[in-house]
Amino acid sequence: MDETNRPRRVRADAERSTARIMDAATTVLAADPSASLERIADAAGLARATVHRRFSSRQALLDALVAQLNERYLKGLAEARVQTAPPLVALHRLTELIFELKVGHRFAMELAADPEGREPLLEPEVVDGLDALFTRLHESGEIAAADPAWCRRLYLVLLHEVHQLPAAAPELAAEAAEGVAARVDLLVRTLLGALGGTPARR
Amino acid sequence: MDETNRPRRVRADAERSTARIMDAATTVLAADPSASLERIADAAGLARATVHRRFSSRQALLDALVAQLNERYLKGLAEARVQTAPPLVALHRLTELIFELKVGHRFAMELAADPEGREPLLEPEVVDGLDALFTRLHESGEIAAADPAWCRRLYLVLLHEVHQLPAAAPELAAEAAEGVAARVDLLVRTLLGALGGTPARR
DNA sequence: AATAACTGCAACATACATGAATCATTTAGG
DNA sequence: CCTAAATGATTCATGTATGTTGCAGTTATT
Repeated sequence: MDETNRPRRVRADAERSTARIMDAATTVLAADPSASLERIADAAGLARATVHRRFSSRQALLDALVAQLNERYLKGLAEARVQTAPPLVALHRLTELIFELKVGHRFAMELAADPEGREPLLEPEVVDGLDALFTRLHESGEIAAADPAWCRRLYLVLLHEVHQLPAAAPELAAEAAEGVAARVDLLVRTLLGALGGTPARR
Repeated sequence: MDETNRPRRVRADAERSTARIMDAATTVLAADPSASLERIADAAGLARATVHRRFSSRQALLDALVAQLNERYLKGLAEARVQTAPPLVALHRLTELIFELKVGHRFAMELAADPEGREPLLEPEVVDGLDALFTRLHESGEIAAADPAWCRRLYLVLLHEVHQLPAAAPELAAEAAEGVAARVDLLVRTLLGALGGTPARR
């Protein structure tokens, strides 16, 4: 936030490497949560040593990924106007933003935390934002479920499932929209149905 | 199947150990899919060497767990009369049976397969049984979703989520039933809603 | 009671992931 | 163009998981 005008400090090169490593890690760890740093380095097209230079330890890399995830969720929550927009609209927008960011949910949700450390690893602010959204959905009668925690879990799970759905899946083809929009529609419809919302439908 | 009358062959002792190892593995691996064999052995109250005597390799243990999982699903499908009973009744029964068996879904669903080997690791017979159930649910108008694969994924995910739900969760307390029955009711209601079923219920 | 199987304990070998360090080479930026 | 930073390649150290083996003691089965 304050090193923008210190030319001889962090080379643009390095930042690109960092980004490439994190991207590769997101992809590789999503497929295999116990993948070695070497495989991540390969996927990033870099040497393993470089990974260690950018991230002092494996845990540091995981922490960075979690931080990035939280950042993106937080940004999505803000842009979707979760607190002020009509809750259904906010849900749509939030979902769309998250999909477009290609967030690698799964790995982070389960792995980065210590084996013992229960509870996700979403920052309290993110959790609060999501809870606010579901509380508003409940109060406006869009869903019957009153427990924000249950809604949250279901939402995150559905994000993962719909994200993983192959583009050719029948369920997506049945949607009126296409591409990301089809996934968003499917997710919202499924979520509302699961939480006891109105059948709605076309 | 043919060694029942060969007294000096497999001691009853050993079979108990095998069962204890598999039980412990199910528990431990559910909490941490990359847990070492030593931790599993400890949880089973046995020495690590014993684990190696019963299972020639870690992979062999995982395979055995997967086989056991498939066995139990298959048994559940048969007992629930998935092919003949009214589909809603079959769904209830199947869900109840699976919950009571305390199946450790998650570990198996994701871990035991090779990092590359996509697709779950349910036997085709199990998949067929589940698909038949969902097809019948669709044909009888209970659900709107027509894609059995999508139904299956949602069902398995919900099994996991509802299974993990703490007993004190508000969502469970809101159910009319109690204990396992409450979980079954919640799961069925949520699943039907998610798949576009009738709102039913109050 | 005798035999064979099972177990715990310990030592050992192997493989792999992690992390630090060095050095030569390339590359970004003033 | 010149300097400092970044990278790749290599080596080394360490820790841990895996798998094997031998032996002594225990337990099941006949």
